[in-house]
Amino acid sequence: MSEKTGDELPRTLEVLWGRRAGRRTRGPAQALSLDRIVEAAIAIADTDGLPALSMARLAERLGCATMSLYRHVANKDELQMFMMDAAPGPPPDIAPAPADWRGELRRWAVELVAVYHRHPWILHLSAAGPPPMDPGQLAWMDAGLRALGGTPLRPREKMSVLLLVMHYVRGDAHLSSNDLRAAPSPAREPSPAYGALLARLITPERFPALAEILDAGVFDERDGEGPRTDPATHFGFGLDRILDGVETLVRARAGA
Amino acid sequence: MSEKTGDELPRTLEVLWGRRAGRRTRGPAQALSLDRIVEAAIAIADTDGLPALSMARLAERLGCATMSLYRHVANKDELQMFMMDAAPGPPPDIAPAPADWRGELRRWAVELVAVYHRHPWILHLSAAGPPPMDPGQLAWMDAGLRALGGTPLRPREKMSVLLLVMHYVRGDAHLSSNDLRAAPSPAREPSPAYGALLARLITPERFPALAEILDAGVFDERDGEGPRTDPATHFGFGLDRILDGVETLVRARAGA
DNA sequence: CTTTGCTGCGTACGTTATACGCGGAGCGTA
DNA sequence: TACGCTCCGCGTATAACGTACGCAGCAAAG
Repeated sequence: MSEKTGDELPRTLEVLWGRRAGRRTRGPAQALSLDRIVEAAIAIADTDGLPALSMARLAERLGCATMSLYRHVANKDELQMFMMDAAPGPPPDIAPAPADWRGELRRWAVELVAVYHRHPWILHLSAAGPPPMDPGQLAWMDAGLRALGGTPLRPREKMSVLLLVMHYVRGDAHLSSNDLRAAPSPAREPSPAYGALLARLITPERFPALAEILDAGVFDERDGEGPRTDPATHFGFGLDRILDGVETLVRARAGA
Repeated sequence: MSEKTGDELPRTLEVLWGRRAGRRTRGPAQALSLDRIVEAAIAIADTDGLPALSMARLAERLGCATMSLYRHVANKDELQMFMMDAAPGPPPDIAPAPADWRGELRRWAVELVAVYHRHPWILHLSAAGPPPMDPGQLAWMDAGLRALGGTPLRPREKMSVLLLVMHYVRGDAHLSSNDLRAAPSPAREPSPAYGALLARLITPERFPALAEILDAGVFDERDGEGPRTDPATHFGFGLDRILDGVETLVRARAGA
């Protein structure tokens, strides 16, 4: 409709990247705006969980009719892409090629896990959709890559390292968001503390290694209360292992 | 109803762990069985994707009425837990304390990624539910922990290392399952190869680090065709970084 | 034989996303 | 000033979904 240049972007991306802004002059002033819709949707997902986010509930919260939303959003999938773009906020400021790449990458990871902690639903959404193509998430990737800017790694390796850290952050955030609270789960049991349940199911004959872990009380610990920067937490420990492995390669490259 | 010992397990877990087997004597021989249901559900999710798995479709495939399923399965969530228990199959055989912990852990990771490749829907399901409590998934965790059995790591550290590897495997499997095929996505565009799309959106001024990666052609590569054991793939590279980091700690512990 | 408990299943309901089309509001132009 | 075009908000309707409820029949227990 708009342009027939042959290589038109999907509508969603055009909106996401700002080409599509103001050109509504004809009709009545719009009472709804895309920003208000996305903001409200994020608020619902934050407080009541992702399953509670329906178009009807969203409209109710905004004081409009359900179908009014579809004037600003093509469908629910598109709305969710907008949510994922807006929710993370700006990434930490990282210099293009910092001397302390390890410290900067660590800082980036810690702030990213905080994002997932604030908006756990991002994990569920990005688990279902295509790889990120919105400026919000790409800005985070760019910041993470900047931390590696000064290292002698090849571009492909930088990307692999960043994905490695991202995967770990996401995995840990997912686990801890399910551990600490039984929030977004409808009609879940009072949850007798994972470890206690496992203790009643696992027999040393069948799962010897797990039984050993359980006996050591690993699952009883209430991890995640202290700051996640702490290397003593599960998260900090794993992150340091990753950084150690990357540092090994960086040093080998720098020495050669 | 059955037992009032005070500490009764959730029904789902009782079925999952085998306590609940045969005690149907009264009625007619059951034409449906839990195993058949779960098997058919897995088949649907494998071929047509998770969104295509509805109770109605499942019943149609089994040649029974929709509501008949509920005689064997409490609800859809429970069915999905059964699916996640059955789909992975048995983990690789790993000795209790292998000398080559690194090789064994690597083998475990490679086989696990193959599981996720075969059943991509496991990623979506486990992203929504509680931490795994079924014997199927716990057997995998036990096998992974066995690989670390001979190392001087503390129990808590073993668990952290295993989670680290699991998170990475899941993350990579998720990415590659979305990359290679546009399968479970309804009405997705022909997908002009992620990298090509990014190239039209990313400007070096706004995303300098990403632009550099893109210029290097990192996203153009058709990764994932070769065997995932290959250290040259994204997956193999990241996995080796992890193992390097763990090895650093193992050596430090052994030397001290 | 009667009773009891389990099977499969038909019906019905509430919730979901969303296709379609109407009425009205305001700006551009005549 | 008046017309018309365009865009907004919304009411209605539909198809698919998960599943609560209760009935009919069959087989073993009494």
